[in-house]
Amino acid sequence: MNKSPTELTPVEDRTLRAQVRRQILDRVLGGQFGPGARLIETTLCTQLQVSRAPLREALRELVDQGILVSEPYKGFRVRPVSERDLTELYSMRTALEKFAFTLTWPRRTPEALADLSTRYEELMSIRLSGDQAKAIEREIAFHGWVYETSAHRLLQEHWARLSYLVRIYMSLHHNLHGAHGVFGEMTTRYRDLAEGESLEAMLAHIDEHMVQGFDSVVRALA
Amino acid sequence: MNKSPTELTPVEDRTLRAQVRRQILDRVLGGQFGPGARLIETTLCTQLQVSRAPLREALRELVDQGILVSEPYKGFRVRPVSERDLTELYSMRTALEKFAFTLTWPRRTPEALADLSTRYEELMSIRLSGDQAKAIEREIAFHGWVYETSAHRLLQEHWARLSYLVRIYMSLHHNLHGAHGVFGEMTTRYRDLAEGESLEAMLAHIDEHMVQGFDSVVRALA
DNA sequence: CGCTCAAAAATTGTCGACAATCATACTATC
DNA sequence: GATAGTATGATTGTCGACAATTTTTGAGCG
Repeated sequence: MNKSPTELTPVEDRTLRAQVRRQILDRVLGGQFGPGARLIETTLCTQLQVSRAPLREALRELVDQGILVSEPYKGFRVRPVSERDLTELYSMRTALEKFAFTLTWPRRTPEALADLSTRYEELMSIRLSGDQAKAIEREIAFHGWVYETSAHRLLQEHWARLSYLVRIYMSLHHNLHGAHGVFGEMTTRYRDLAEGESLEAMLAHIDEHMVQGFDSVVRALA
Repeated sequence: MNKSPTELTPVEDRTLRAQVRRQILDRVLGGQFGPGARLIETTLCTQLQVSRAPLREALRELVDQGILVSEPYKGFRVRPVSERDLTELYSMRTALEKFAFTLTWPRRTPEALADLSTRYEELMSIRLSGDQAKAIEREIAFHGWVYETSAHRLLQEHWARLSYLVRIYMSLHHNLHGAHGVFGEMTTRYRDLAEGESLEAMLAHIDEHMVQGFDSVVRALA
């Protein structure tokens, strides 16, 4: 899946709207804009040096992605988070990821498995380095493997939405404590099972994996 | 769940944006704007008598809901549909609805089951009347019961997105043929199982139910 | 006829200003 | 002192015009 360095990649963020969206998204995922924080349009406009039209459209796109919420004449806020939200997020992830694995199971070509190993190695190496922002990205990329391999576009769309919420919780977790939600042994076992022969064992592990990740985050937020 | 007639309900569509969104949505779900159809902003503006700012924001909200797609400098289109999309939609529905039922199973109070019966009756009565637009709404409302009863807000959000696509396919199906995708006996069995004691039988039936609905729509579109 | 290129038209992206609404502080009245 | 009402400021909603990009048109040439 990774492109080689020399390969040309399409220019991204061609519109101001896209650039604005990226910057706001980075701030939210980075924790500068915490859950519930209100976003004042005029303030953002002066900071970003754009007019309100592209800004507002960018904010609406982020609402679509579940990052922000908006109310007429009240403005935009970063999506508030609660323990209930977290519970729902993890149970939803569990359901979707089990579905994804049943689809992916017969599609695990040698190339696909090599791709998974690459993501695993990249995740493990960055965890040692301490760059938390990158670590979160790779955590998402690691778990994204099964969705991409499933070749189910609609499922990928729904995972994309969930993954943003996961990012928010992870960065929140990190800003409160230094460490990570899921431990190395769990991740290793996840990969080993994904390469193995028993789909049932994999599905059972996902339940475990999620519960552990959930507990870890809840404990950190409490 | 239904409000009594005298009960006050919040004023809706306070902004032009909301009104525009509703009108476009109705046109898409009604089939006037078919899948893949391009939406020209200036044309819509003159028809709706609004400026482009609220129109564009409304369109972006519809993109968020999965009704439209957009590309920079290329504009908005109604989400194209293919047989693959339909396959994905039904498999996704199956996965989510099974998840929803496992959550709902211990929450089936007498009130909840009465609510389901009401929706069932309303669906059956409207099917005879021939009002197809309402029939689709009630079909969605009938299937929405399990999501609402699950008390899982995130799951409800994802169902909401899926339900719009289901509506599109149903109206497409109706515009090509007169009849409906799912037959009465299937719906009756669905309700009976939902009131019964075996969760496993319910889950198995969902697979069947979806496959039949899928086949029916595919055959109609082919 | 088919292709390349350039000009024109159509369409989307962005801007700055004004109108409508909400939030706050203050006054008046009981 | 508490409460209703009012004025003020802050913020979001909407508009019309202009800039940037894409699509269409058509002339020129092999």
